[in-house]
Amino acid sequence: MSRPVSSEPAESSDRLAEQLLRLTRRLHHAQKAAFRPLGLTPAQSRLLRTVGAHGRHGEAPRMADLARQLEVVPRAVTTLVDALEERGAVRRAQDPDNRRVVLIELTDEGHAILGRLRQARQSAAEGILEGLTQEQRVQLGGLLSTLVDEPENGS
Amino acid sequence: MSRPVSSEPAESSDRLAEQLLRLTRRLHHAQKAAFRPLGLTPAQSRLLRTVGAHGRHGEAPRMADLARQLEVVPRAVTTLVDALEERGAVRRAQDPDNRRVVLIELTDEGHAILGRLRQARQSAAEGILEGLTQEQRVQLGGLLSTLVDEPENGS
DNA sequence: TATTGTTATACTCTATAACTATA
DNA sequence: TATAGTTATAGAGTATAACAATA
Repeated sequence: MSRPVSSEPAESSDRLAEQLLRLTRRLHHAQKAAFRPLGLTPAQSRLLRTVGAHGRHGEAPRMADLARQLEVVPRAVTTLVDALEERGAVRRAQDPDNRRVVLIELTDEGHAILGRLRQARQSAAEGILEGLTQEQRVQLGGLLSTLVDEPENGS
Repeated sequence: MSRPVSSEPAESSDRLAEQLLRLTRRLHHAQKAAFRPLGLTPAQSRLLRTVGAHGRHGEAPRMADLARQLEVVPRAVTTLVDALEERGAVRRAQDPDNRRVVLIELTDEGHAILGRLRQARQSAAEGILEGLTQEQRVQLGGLLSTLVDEPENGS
């Protein structure tokens, strides 16, 4: 019942899962080290980057927007924003149209951090991907995109 | 400095990192739900599976072996083995040749759990990979293998 | 002295549940 | 009632540091 040959789809999926886990654990290690000088944890950096992405489109995101985009519960965002606010990278602002809503705005400090953060993020990512050629990275990106990226329009 | 066009390698690596993180987070969710009926967490399941793999080669692994294979510090293995021992899946045994060494042996219960675990693992993995064709999975496995698998021999 | 695993401790990340304040 | 975010709490996962036992 435990055949040495294992070419069934299920078995290979399971192996893929282990490989994904390993790779992501290494990424986390690399990010932890790369972000420490900036005073940020990986999850905080991820949130800050998302806030920055919103900023480029002109609008400050709400807590709920961030939770949805990061695929975490709103409660998790509260903790991260608390930390980033204490770090001076973001500030909470009220939405004049709806007083329940909390908008997350990037501070000047946050903007400065984002610049340095980009390099740190990229060097951490490079660290774990250095075994792949450029072509292989594109291939990997395409496969992952199929799995995790949301379709463009939601009509 | 913030160009909309982003085809540099670094930028794409960073995107890959985010995609990996997302996928692994979803995997973790799926595994948590799939393993709960067995009374195991994802990390415990991963350890148990590694112990089982050793068993097929006839030898019980040491704590240090498991730490190395899982890419965690030995202290982390202690916690996981404690839980698996309480669950009745493994037992600690002494190495007669070296009294410092703790060998981890699979119990009968552990063996039974492993069988059910395999199905749970595979269905969790299937859940996050269902968007890929068989060919794409093989492709993905090859790319990940390049990144995380150790070379066969270490002469 | 070096190795093996542990006790002690702490932090990151994330979750569920109950609550407050709006709408 | 439904929504937005919070306080309160908990658990999983992993880490560092100091230590005991053994080699």
